[in-house]
Amino acid sequence: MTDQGSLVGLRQVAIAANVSTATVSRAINTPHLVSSKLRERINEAVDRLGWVPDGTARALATKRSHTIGAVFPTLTHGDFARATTAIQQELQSKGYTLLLACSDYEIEQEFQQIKKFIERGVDGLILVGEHHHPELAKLLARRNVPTINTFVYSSETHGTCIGPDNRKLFFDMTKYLIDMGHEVFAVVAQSVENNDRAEARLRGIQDALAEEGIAVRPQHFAIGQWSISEGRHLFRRVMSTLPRPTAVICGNPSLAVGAYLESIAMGLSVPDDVSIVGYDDIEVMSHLPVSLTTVRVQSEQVGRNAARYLVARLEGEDIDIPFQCDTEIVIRDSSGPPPRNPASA
Amino acid sequence: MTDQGSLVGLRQVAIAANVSTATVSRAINTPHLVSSKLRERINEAVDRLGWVPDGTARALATKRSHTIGAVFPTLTHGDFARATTAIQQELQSKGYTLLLACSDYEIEQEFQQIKKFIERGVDGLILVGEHHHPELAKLLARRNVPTINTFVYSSETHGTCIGPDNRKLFFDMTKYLIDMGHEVFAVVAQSVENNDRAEARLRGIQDALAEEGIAVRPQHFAIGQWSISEGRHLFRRVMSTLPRPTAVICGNPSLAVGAYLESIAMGLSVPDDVSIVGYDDIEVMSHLPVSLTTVRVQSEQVGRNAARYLVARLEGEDIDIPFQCDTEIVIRDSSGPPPRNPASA
DNA sequence: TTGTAGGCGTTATCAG
DNA sequence: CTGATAACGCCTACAA
Repeated sequence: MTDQGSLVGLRQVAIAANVSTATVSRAINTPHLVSSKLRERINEAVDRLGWVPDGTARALATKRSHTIGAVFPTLTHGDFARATTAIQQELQSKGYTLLLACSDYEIEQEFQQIKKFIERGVDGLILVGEHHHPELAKLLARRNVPTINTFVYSSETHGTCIGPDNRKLFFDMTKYLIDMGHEVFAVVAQSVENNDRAEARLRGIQDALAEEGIAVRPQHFAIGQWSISEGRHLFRRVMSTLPRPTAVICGNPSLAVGAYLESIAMGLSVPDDVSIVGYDDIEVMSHLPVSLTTVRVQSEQVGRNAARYLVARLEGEDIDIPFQCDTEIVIRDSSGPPPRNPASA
Repeated sequence: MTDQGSLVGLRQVAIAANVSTATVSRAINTPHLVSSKLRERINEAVDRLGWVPDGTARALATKRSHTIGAVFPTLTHGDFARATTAIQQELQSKGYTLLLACSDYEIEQEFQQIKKFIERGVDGLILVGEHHHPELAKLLARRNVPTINTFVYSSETHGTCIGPDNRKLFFDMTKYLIDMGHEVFAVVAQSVENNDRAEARLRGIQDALAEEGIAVRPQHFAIGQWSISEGRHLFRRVMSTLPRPTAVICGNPSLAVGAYLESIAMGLSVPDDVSIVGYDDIEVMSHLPVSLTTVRVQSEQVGRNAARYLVARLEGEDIDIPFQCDTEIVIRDSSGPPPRNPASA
């Protein structure tokens, strides 16, 4: 009924302003190429008719969708949520729109999402990690879609990735604990399946330990889900083994908070009985009765720079952004020297 | 150099399979209308050439982008992050893609984002709250874009909104505290500016109190940011006034956690000295030394059903989804009767 | 069941 | 500076 066959389009505007469609198009996209007289008349017609340009038609004609796709493992983890926000803001300010999908840490799902995004005509892609579907490189090359891997950094792949040096991060953290005298380490972390970042961090711990000729004992190595309750569970488990660890390194903030809360439940004193350190500085960590030592990663920076880089490449600009992001070991109250007389029978 | 002038498109596939472009199109979109012989030949050609259909062209021709836009105030709050994930999953499974933007609780920004989305040709829109830009209704009507408002529910606007009944939620929670004997209430909440959900919750508190002929005293009414540190700050402030509140109702999980942590710092005993209740059940709440009483909102359900509803409408299906989402007052250890001899001079 | 041809709303090329 | 006109890649009556 009310469905008028011809919604207002470029043509209607042209007619209303008594100019050609080409001129309207120019008035919108390259105003400086249109006389001010016509420009005015056209603008007037545009908002009198309430014309909204059709992005799909424009995309078809220009072969640019002004759209960037991002595929994250999940959105419920603070770091990815922060990065997503930053990406969105940055893109927004440059006139781009964000397409978002989650892979659930599944490489196949990630690949499917990416394919969908390419169908949708994204101009660029933001992914997480360097480990992707084997077919991906081929696909990206053929369609020539600029892509950047986030939350990873290694000098070899400089320029196609942006993030912290995960290995070094935990290498340094471990070193810090070693320097304080710790010798018996436990690790409470999430699965490294399809997660090269977590895997790199684990390697960092092991490398640092190896330099001292020590290693994490099997009974001190606990892998599980990403959650506080899992952190409690795993902390209790590793603390119930001998020799009892004097330092527990947690692979994510939920596990760290869980470990700390369980230490309270177990009647342990942190850091006197055991040191606990985590990864990613979420707000609660600094407010707990014993504040938690952790690693701070500038997720917003990662997201913002990833977006900036992509847009710059697309616009043919040549900006210089740092690909390695700022990180910091935030030393708080949950870490200290090992107990004098450890209960390491 | 390698930039072949003609990327593989529908036409090249047609040639390769020695059929018309129409047939290829049909083989993809309505396979049952194509003889199996040709279908096979075409499929073979498709993946031999590695053809990826061009979504923008398709969108232009069909006037359907299979794209849904969502504008959230922020992504860093757990409830929205969870809803976003659910939306994305639901859309994905139905062959739709999610466009995401954040409004930062700014109504004007929300409007701009929505306009961009409409330019991009979204088939539908998911928003938060019922309070939007005055021009929005007109715009949506003209372009005929189905829209659903999330995280709100009221019987009057049934069908265009989906979420919890925010007012009732806090009405009930307050009632629960009243029934336990509390008379002096403090409220620690975020700003209600451009946030009709928070505003409704506040109204719920006030309505419940009004039934008892009481009200929140000005000095017990603390409005601030969404953060743990703000929660600590505001909690200390309201607890330093007379008469001292025996119950503190917090407007979001960060404020609640902050309030609780500050109670520890102040040497108060919860719930013996003061009851603390929050909104939205985030994991840490149930793991703190004193677990927090709060309201649980099924954000995933909100997101999933919003997406489902929109897709169903677009596909002309007629599904029946609940628009009011499940909620629950989770009573834990942080709430109890008021102290016998309150320090209310 | 398959092919032909025109159109979706813009942009871009090329004359004027 | 402005105006025709041909793409852009796919879909869809309509005809065969």
